[in-house]
Amino acid sequence: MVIECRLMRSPEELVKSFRESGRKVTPQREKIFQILQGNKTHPTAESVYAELLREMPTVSLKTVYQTLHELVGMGEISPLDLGTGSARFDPNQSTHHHLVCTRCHSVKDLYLDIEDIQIPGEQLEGFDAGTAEITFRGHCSKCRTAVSGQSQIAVHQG
Amino acid sequence: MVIECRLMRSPEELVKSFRESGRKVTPQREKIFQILQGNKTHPTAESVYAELLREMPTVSLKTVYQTLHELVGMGEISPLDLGTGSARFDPNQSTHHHLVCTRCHSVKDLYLDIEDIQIPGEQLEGFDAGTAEITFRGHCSKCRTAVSGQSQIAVHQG
DNA sequence: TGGTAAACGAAAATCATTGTTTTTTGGCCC
DNA sequence: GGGCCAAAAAACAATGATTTTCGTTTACCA
Ligand SMILES: [Mn+2]
Ligand SMILES: [Mn+2]
Ligand SMILES: [Zn+2]
Ligand SMILES: [Zn+2]
Repeated sequence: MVIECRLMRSPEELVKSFRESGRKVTPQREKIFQILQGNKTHPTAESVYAELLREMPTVSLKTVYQTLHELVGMGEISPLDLGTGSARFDPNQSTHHHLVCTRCHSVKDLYLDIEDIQIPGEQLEGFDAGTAEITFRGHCSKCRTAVSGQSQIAVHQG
Repeated sequence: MVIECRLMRSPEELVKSFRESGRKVTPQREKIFQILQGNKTHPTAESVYAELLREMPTVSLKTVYQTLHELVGMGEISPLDLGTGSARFDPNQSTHHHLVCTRCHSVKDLYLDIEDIQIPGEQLEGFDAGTAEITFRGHCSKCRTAVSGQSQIAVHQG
């Protein structure tokens, strides 16, 4: 299976790209680029905001949403609705799917080789299926331990 | 391919089941059962409410949410988050997937024979994948017509 | 036919997200 | 470096979906 890896560009490249497209580069935006770079946690706007607040105590949540939307518009990150309450943002632009823990809401990337999901034509009825997202729901290893041994003291492996 | 068909029980059976489990049966609830029976539109709480209002002008949206949650808890309907804004509820309890129109937000059931989606073990890392949901996004036949012929007068096939 | 827990309706609260308004600032010209 | 101006930030009000609160009504079992 060949996986083509397509990630959000580096903060430096994004700075360049923002300037080139007439967008302005602010310290807030640069810091958001850094928070997102290589981030595999599928953060929400709120969690990006929380991290940003540690260095910029006056930043507003609106600024975070605005920058995330810019990045989505530029194709640098993808918005995800995994049914965990708030929207999540994924700097991993490779074709991939997700494992969602129904207990702790953690999200893990999953690479599947399935160009071969065939929709029976008679069910399509003219529907033009562009993309297929597969979401697996279950329990992550931490939560599996916790659930099976609920009466015990929960010991989570780091 | 063998599809096992599992639908929400009939209003009469639900009345019985509610009583048996100590829940009370009210006219509001009975009407909600009827609205859901055989409903393939994947309604939102709001759309159930709208239909209910036509016969019970004083009913409250709270009552609708409460009853829908009861039914979810009893395994009679499934909550769906398809990224269309609000939660949807599905009385079709058969294993199935969905086609979602990104333009008009209509949702169509899709029966796929894929017990064979194999998650490569090395990616699982202890994750216990219970269910797999596949969501196809694209344009329904109506919207395909509308999109491709935007400058024309839209002619929707019924 | 009561008594009582459950359900109801109305309205306020909450959560995620977006809009509006005012102030500040980045990028550019001199 | 100083000035300009549109874009962005901040502050905060508003929205839509859902939940909570609370006083009133009702289903249903004795
Ligand atoms: Mn991902
Ligand atoms: Mn369905
Ligand atoms: Zn977990
Ligand atoms: Zn459509």
